[in-house]
Amino acid sequence: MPALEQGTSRAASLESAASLETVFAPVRSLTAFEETVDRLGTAIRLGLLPPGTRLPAERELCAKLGIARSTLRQALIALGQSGHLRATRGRGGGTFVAEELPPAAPPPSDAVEAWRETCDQRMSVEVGIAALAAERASAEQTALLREVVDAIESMLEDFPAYRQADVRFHIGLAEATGTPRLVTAMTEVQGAMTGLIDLIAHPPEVLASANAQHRRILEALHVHDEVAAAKEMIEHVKATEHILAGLMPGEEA
Amino acid sequence: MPALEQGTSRAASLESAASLETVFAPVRSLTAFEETVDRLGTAIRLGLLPPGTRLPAERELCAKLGIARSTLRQALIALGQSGHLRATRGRGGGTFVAEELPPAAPPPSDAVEAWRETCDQRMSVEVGIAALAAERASAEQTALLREVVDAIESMLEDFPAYRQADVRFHIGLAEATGTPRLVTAMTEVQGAMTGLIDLIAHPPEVLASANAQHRRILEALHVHDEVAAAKEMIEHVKATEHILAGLMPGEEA
DNA sequence: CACTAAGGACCGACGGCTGAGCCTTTCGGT
DNA sequence: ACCGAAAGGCTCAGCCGTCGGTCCTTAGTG
Repeated sequence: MPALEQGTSRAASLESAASLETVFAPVRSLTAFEETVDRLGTAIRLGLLPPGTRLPAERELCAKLGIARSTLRQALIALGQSGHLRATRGRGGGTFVAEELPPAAPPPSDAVEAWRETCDQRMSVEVGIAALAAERASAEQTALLREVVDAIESMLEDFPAYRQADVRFHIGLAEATGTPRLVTAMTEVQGAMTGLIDLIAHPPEVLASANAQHRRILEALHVHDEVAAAKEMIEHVKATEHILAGLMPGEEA
Repeated sequence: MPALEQGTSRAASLESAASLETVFAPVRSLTAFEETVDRLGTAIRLGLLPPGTRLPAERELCAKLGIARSTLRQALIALGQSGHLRATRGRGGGTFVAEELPPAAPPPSDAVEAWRETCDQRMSVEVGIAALAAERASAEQTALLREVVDAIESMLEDFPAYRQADVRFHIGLAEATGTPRLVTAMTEVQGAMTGLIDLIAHPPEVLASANAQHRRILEALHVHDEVAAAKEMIEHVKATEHILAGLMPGEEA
């Protein structure tokens, strides 16, 4: 019994059942509370909000986020209990990112199972962003990214520091496009990748090679060569994918 | 008075205020009802669900979508009132996509204002997908896409038909990656673009030129050349962007 | 004519989110 | 030493969307 019937056979050869599965896929939207925990937690874990950073006051932040203060507090309390935030009361107090972040929790097994999808999503986001960044990056932005790449050179032995600067580089590319939406997309994708990347070993040689790719991407930005930027980014993403492929469980069922 | 204070100045040169704005941007998640209307409405308008298509029975569909039947019905009723769906009762009845779709509603002015962001999002999604598709497309998938491109050749005078086949091509690329998430992303981005594309004129020469780009992308899939696919897709997206640029209001404030 | 598969309608319960008010702590200034 | 401002901490009533049942109506099929 077919789940769906075409009224006529028009354009039948152009239709595909695959895309219909996605049309009828579950719609599950996160609650405001969950989304807030997610956003702030990811920003902290990615180093976008470094330890010691003071968050805006609750009354101010809930306005920016467009949620009620009670809801925001639920999220802040959750992040406090998980060790990401500390709060101090009284005048001059506030909510601060913890100096000692909790160890990264291992990602849920279903997220690990879907690692290839996550890599695909990364490919889909990063390559286009690299092209746009190459088209638009200002001299200042390029210079800033060069500083990041240079700084990474001295972090090849310290993976957490490397990874944080790596995230800065990729988010910096998104910022160079001038489109906030893309910064958000990049942040999400980097957050999703972090859990996977943390699972595997990172010898300095691998990090050095990755940073060499960063440098080639940067070079493409410098001369505003979109195709070259895309090409190098494809290589960069595939490199990560290949490394993961060696250490992950078999393909998804 | 700074909204946010760094505890120390560590890594200050790597920090950027731009990305923080996105961290604290509003979190507004759609309700299940809204998201359902959106999903089904977009699928219908894009031609993914052609006129006359019978949707799965309500009791079945709400299970697939992971929502209650009452919620689904709200969405179906809304789409019925807007003329996208018709329902017939009794055994053998069901909910069908209307044979005569309502005229496309003009997009809200704020969506038009943000047209450049939408194009950027498209670039970000499409280029990576083109690269992945080039890596993975099977011979069957390539052949299917070729049929679409060939069929488009005879639609250069009929814009609605052209646009529908165009959407099939781009979604077909996403399907060729084998990652459902990317099909969803592509569907969303095509839905967002449709409103903009409808605003402007489309002489056959422009459509022919666009389809020539389709053909070059296809050629890259055929020989599994990811970089070429990305390159041609960049051109393709930029072409649309340039056409829009001529007819849109000035840059965003 | 009975059965069945479909849409159509209703309602009570629940949970998340809102908005507002009030308390407590701490610092700066007078 | 006091007061006021600025912050987090707490509570509660109410709204709205969602759930998940139950029952009705319609219309083909055997």
